[in-house]
Amino acid sequence: MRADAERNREAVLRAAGRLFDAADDPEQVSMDAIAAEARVGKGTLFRRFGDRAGLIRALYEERAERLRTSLAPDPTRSPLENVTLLMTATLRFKTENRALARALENQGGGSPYTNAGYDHWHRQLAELIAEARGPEAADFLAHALLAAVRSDLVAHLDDWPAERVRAGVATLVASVVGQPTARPAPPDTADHPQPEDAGTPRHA
Amino acid sequence: MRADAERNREAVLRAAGRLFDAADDPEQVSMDAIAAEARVGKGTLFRRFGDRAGLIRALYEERAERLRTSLAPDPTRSPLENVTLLMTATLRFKTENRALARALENQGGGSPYTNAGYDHWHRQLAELIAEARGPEAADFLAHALLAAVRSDLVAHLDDWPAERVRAGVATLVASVVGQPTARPAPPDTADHPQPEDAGTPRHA
DNA sequence: TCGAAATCGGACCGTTGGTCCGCTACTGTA
DNA sequence: TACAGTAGCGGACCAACGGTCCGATTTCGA
Repeated sequence: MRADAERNREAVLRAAGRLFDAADDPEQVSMDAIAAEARVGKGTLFRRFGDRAGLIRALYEERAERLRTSLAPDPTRSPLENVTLLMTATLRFKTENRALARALENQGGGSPYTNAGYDHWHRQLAELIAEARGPEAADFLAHALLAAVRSDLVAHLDDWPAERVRAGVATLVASVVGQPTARPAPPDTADHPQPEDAGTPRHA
Repeated sequence: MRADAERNREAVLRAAGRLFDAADDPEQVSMDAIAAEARVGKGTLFRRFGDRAGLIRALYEERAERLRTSLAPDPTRSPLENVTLLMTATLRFKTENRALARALENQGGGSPYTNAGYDHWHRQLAELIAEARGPEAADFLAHALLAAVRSDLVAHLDDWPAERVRAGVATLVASVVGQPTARPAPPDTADHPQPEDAGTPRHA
């Protein structure tokens, strides 16, 4: 990659980041505006990132990388704790990157579900859920958890105190993943044996 | 309202309905196309419905009305049953009106949450949830349940057998709203006495 | 230093949602 | 039934957007 190419790529990403962060509605941020902010021709944007969705994805991935690496499930913690950690971090990320996340989820080429990142989180959650309450509906429940922190919902709850949203997520997680104790849960899982009617396998 | 106006209004709604039903991606359905299909000038569309979002909303409301009236909570059933019924019906509705629902949720003027219909379902769910497990996080949990049947998620799970999705929703509902019995729950309500202690409501 | 190749940039294009206004045809009245 | 007043029509028109293209420019190995 030629030097000017790399330089421009960086300039574009930073410019886009600035504009999305400043915008309320991601649709306000046009490709022309990004090009102008980056002091670069529009052709450069499209050559590098393919299309609008590609640029958004690239920027999002860049920011989400830190998250992903810091959130590998910790085997010394219970599934409930791991899921809570993961969901809380995601919630925070979505809050801090509102416009960008909305751009990714609502336009990034149709659905949020075609993005590379989604599969990663979904798989991780599904595994933890399966570990906690059996594989029964783990796949769907993982989707449901992720849906509960979709960026436009988070945006919609903007006027709630942050703590209230966080508590809501925690309650949801507790309900779905393990036996409730609405708060962060003591490390021992043996606490509330799960109802055992047939058909619902459980962890050892 | 003049006769021709009413006639055209109807023609537009029917045309739009046909086109959305036939489309995979709602963005494929342009206002020009709707006008042409309805054999009406584009001006007529915008005069009657304001903008694209308005037309979509009008069409959606029309179709959702049947749902709404048929889904008043039945006081002889438990909250769990009522919520399950409501969610299952919503799921089915979203499946049958995929493109239209996606149009409403992803573009209808930003977020799904600004639409009149949303509040209705949310309030109803929140009430039932509060009844079943206390008011604690009922509001958020209602949002979460609705998020789990968002049209693009439903579309994403298109290749799952319908029954698997339905079962997933049922499991989610059971986890969130009451004490699990992963399946449709027996008709007697004595089963789930309501939490009466203030503060940290839990099932008995 | 030089030349080929990679990269750039902005004029350009097609499509879209939305507006405008001269014309049409309904409807209440006599 | 004829008429006038007006609500309503329709499609030419506009601005803005995502995306393309190609002549000009820059980079960099030799």
